[in-house]
Amino acid sequence: MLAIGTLAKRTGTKVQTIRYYEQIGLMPEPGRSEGGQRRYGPLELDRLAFIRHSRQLGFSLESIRELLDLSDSPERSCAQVDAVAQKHLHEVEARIARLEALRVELKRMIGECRADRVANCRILEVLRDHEECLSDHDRPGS
Amino acid sequence: MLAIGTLAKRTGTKVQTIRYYEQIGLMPEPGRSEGGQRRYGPLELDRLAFIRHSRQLGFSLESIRELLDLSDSPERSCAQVDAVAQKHLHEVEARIARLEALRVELKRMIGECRADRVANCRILEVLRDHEECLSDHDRPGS
DNA sequence: GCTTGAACCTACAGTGGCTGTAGCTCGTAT
DNA sequence: ATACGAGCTACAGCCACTGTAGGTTCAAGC
Repeated sequence: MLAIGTLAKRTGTKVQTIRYYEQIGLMPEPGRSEGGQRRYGPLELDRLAFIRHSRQLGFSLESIRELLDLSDSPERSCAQVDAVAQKHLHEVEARIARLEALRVELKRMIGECRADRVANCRILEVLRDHEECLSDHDRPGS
Repeated sequence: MLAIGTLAKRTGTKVQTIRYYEQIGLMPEPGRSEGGQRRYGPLELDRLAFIRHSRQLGFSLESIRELLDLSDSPERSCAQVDAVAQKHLHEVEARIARLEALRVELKRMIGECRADRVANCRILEVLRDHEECLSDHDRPGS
């Protein structure tokens, strides 16, 4: 039986985070010592490891909840598991695309500035003036 | 003189967001109509446009505050402006790198799964078992 | 001038995923 | 017996908003 601090160290989690997971129902309420301290077994260790690993892969706690539920019914088709993972992959790809566009525009903006004083700084000019921006968020017809 | 809703439309901002910016001191307290409603002039319009445009480029409100302060002293060197923008660019690049690594691992995981039932699902196996993961398990997150 | 209803007002709660703090109690080594 | 690290609960704070409730003001149409 592990104390919460030991479980935390084993899984690379903070103690407060484990209690938070319990609070939102992602981790079960564990047994307690006589004095009221949480005590964990191997099942809880596995579950927390699953959660942390999924978090490292960027899954939301909501998705992780779903994956945990699915893994409790081994006879079901794994299409749903696949769907959750695919959806997440698409979201990651969308975020990459957005950040890439951002990166290009930032680089362009920074590269254009040859001024030495704020009064002529290209960076501030670009930020001030929407027309100088390549993105078309509020141009007519976009 | 513009009402808050008009300002919101002009800048692509939500009304609540404008009030939020005022609350945290990013936008000044504007004049009021006789009945107590906010009324904005062209200066405020420009300032909000600057803020929104900077947000679109991913700058934090803290950085935007700094940029706004800097742009108020036109005689100063624009090195600091440059530094703020460079720092942000590096952060964006770091996030892209992390997401790219994530994408690769997700793809690999999804691509490996040939099972049809949850019991044999590779995706869940990878999530369960740290050893199958290429990434270091306890580096700082996000 | 009066009525309507959209737009405005304040104040506060909620989002996600934790993190930190205050002020206690518990467990264990010496 | 005592010290002290580790645990406990309860709550506030982070970022950048977003949404809600319940009331007031403004402008257009009659």
